[in-house]
Amino acid sequence: MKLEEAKRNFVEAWGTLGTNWGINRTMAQIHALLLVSEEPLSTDEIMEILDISRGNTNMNMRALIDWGLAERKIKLGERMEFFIGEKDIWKVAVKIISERRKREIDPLRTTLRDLKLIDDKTEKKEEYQKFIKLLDDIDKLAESTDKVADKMVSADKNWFFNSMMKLIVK
Amino acid sequence: MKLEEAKRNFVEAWGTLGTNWGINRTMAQIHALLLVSEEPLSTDEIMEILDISRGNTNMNMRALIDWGLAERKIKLGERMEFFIGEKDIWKVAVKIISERRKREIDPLRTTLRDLKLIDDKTEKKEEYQKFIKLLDDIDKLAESTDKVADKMVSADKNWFFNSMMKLIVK
DNA sequence: CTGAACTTTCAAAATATTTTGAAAGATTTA
DNA sequence: TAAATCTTTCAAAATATTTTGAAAGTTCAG
Repeated sequence: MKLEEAKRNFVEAWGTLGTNWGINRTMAQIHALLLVSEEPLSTDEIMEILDISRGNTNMNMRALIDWGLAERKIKLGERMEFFIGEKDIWKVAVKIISERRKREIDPLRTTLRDLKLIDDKTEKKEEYQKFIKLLDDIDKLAESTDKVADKMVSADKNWFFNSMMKLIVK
Repeated sequence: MKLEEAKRNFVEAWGTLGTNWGINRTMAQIHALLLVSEEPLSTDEIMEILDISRGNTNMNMRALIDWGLAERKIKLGERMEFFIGEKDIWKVAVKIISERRKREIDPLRTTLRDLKLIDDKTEKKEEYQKFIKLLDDIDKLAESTDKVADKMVSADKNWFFNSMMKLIVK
């Protein structure tokens, strides 16, 4: 396998994987392409390489920028915009985790809190308590996840790998 | 809000959330319904409550069993099958994590390994090394995730919450 | 200004996923 | 063994998501 071929395969594989992570195929492929590109790429280059339309490229490029996984790069003297991907894979992971937290954990916890506002506390006491326990248990897990995500954002790669090492070895 | 209403809302909320976790809406709703049901439920009851077809119920019920999130329960003297959900939310989380690991991390790591089999090591030396570094970095993250998932499966709830606490507080 | 170069939007088309429901398959009872 | 009861399958229909591409919008050099 040649380097170029391996890169192409990587773009495809990343596209497939993205689907499992709330990132659509094209968005993941553009991201992968930027990851393996030495130079910033223009919209036209991305369209050409991935064989997708201008609209599709534009929408997914904006989504990537919105997620903090890519940014615009203006080249002096060039009218066109170029894009570069976040190359540090640790930062990529942190960005994806933060974004998902924002979109999933926060709304989940809000919903759980609302559900606890049950007013027939006196009826079906046992059933009521079991339900509240379920909500609390889910919230506890969500809280842990949330806090770890929070810590990841402020801490760094080494902190993470050291912590994981301790966690696993013990 | 009454208890029954809160439970209905929970089923809906869980359904929405599931979508983000590779679990389709119906599958997540059936799961939520089983979570809040004191008694085992039959296919007909699930169909009735969630207002879905028999085929849909059957397929998603099997998926839940496959994921280890529900099991069949035979009632003596009853012809019909009943289903119960895994009530321990910690175990639910562990099951989902294990399942996703099996479906995502393992294949990812295999792909990464294959991609490293590039034979033009001599050409474009720097570009080659950067690409290999990217693959290695992704693999390192995947490995950590994998090991933690592994540990979660064999360890228990308390271990998890204690570890998380230490991670966060420090 | 004006027009060329580029970016953004969005309705319609293409594609992918989920759901239905009727038919076929099992299993148990009489 | 036949009928009744329940489970499973799967092609077709319904829904949901993604992609296209042409038109509208924006920016900027001349």
